[in-house]
Amino acid sequence: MSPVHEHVDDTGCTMLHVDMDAFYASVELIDRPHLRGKQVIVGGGGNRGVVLSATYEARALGVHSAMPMSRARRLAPRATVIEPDHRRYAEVSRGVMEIFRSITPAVEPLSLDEAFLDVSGALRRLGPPTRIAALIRARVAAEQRITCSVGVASTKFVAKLASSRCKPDGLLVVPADRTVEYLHPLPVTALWGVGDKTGEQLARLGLRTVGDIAHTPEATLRRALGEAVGSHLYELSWGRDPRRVVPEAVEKSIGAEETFEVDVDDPQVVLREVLRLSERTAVRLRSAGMAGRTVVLKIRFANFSTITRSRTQPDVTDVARDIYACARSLWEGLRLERARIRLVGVRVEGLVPAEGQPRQLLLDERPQGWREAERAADRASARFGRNSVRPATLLGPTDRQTRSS
DNA sequence: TCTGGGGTCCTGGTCCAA
DNA sequence: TCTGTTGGACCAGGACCC
Repeated sequence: MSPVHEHVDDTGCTMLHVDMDAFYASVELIDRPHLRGKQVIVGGGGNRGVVLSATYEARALGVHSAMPMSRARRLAPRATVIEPDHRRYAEVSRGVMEIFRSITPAVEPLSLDEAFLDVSGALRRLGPPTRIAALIRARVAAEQRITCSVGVASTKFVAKLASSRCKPDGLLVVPADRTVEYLHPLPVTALWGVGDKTGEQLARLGLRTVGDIAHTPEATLRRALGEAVGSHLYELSWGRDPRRVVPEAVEKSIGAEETFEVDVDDPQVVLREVLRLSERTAVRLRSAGMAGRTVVLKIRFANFSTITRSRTQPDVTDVARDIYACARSLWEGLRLERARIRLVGVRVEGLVPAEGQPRQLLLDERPQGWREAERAADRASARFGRNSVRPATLLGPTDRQTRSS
């Protein structure tokens, strides 16, 4: 099936998946046109970063996202390396999503750089799905100066698969009545939800293609992979995916985590980071208007093994002081004596809208308490910049000098 | 080679109450 | 009163996605 389809039957193919090509790298090239056609890698600095995005010229040398930067630099020693600028990516993403929403209100963003669109309500106004897909590609290129690839199909999963297989700058329609024919020769890793581990398990069962999965009894798949995954993959292998576009997805958790530049074994350093991450999480909860009951502490050790500890509290919170107190207590419960720690994370789950939630005041808590203090800090940060208000324990020596002088 | 940070979902275990 | 069952809440870990 060729990636260009001028005269295919797109009847019933109202699901579009739009995916920006090498999004972060492409955004960087908007402001640096002299780098077009060159090897460019966007990735975290420090000695422990990974590749976030790379131009196709760098990808040709084997560089791909999530690859350690050290390895990427070895593969592409002449590549230009750029520190990520998430605000800029969010800005371009907003522009792209606005284009999508001008086509149809049924837009479900999956991340900054991709979204599902159900265009069934736009057919009469804009024409068949293929024409709408072409219109989107033209508008994104003209208005945002980046390219995207669009998959057109009858289900979410097949549309997503199609967009991934016509990159970069492509358009692929998988006609509804040719879905199975299209899917079955593909490798099992093409299925949404099959990563390294599941791929290995399937290989042990002798299953290499989507067709192999389709012709395996569903009960066998469920026994081998678990009820949910087994059924899910079986259904996908026959092109069945009933999921609709959900425009307003509600967040289920908000958190922050940080990898240390070098592994840390000093509990005071770890707790300081836990405090900083609690602050970050609380700020983001408040800006989302959410509060949560369950606090999760995540620890990754030097050998990359990871543990989590969580506690569900009687009341919801969006206050850094509460989150930190809970995370600190979870940390103390671990009794880690000089363990070498690579990463810590703090996350709040069980989210509900913050307003209108009854809160039980603690015995020593005044009605106008920490929540109001932290909200005031939010307002100061909005006015004077991030970090203009921070707990004293998070101030470095230079901060203290600057602020006391 | 040496693995970020933001998430979601699933599974299996434990505890508790009906 | 004791025992077994069931189901929900919670917890921890793993796999996966971008």
